[in-house]
Amino acid sequence: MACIPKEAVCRMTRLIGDADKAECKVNKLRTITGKLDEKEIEVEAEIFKAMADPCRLKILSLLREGELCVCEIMVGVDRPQSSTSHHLSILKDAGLIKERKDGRWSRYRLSEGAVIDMLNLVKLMKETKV
Amino acid sequence: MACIPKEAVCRMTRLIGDADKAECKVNKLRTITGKLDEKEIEVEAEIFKAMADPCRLKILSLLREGELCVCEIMVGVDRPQSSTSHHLSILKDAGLIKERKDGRWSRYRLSEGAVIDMLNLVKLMKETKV
DNA sequence: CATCCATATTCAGTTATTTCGATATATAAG
DNA sequence: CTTATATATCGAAATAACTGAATATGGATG
Repeated sequence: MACIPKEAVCRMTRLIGDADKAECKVNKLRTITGKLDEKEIEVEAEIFKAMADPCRLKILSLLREGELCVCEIMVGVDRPQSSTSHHLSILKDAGLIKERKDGRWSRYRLSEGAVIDMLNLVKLMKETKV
Repeated sequence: MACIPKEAVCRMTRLIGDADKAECKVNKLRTITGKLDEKEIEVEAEIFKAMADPCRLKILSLLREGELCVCEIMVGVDRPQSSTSHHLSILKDAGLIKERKDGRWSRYRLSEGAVIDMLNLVKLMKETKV
């Protein structure tokens, strides 16, 4: 775990009043984040990042209807081919969609698993947002 | 709905063979994305964007333990005050956390609702990612 | 009202992302 | 082997996001 800077303990002491309790509090906070694996958090951030773009959300909506090739998707989202292809590779790298090569076509579909749950959840969050 | 460019129909015709079927297919694809409200998609993207940063994911993990003030959070994530404050405002704007002013302190907590579900879901997706 | 302190905001520098045209790759067909 | 087509990749410009120091704000306290 990273070392705990004196300044943090100092600040926490002002806040709490008691130096021992302050150090204890700092330790507790650092324990929570210390337990988190940096690599795993990066992967989670990558998944959210992949979904954090309007064009990519539209692509995911299209794919809810079933498997589509790139040129169908580019027509669906009304973007040029290179741009569409780029977004698809981001979604694929994040594990949200799967590719199937079929002659000169690349056909994409949603990954099995929680992608759809995720899309439904965010709709819910959007609606309950104050 | 946006007009359907001839080029798209043309491309689809090459793909399908039949011009009428092609136009029908283009229409179908455009209908899916056409039904999506641009503003709503932006909001969904904003929510995902707020979660798409390692530091903010750590903050959300900290807040799972309960309400914390900014200086506790900055100690927890080991970031300077301005940076921590900035991340908190992004999370707040996206509706993921709530603020409670308490004298000179600002105390933050997770919003009620689907935030925790979302964090659990992404862990699941990470694990099933090939 | 002067001071202290927690937090927010501003600013400038850096880095990451998005976009789209141009080019490359690869498969199919003639 | 040449041509056409579907997709991927490259490159450069524009935009957006992150970072941390400095400054501003605003409540609490003397």
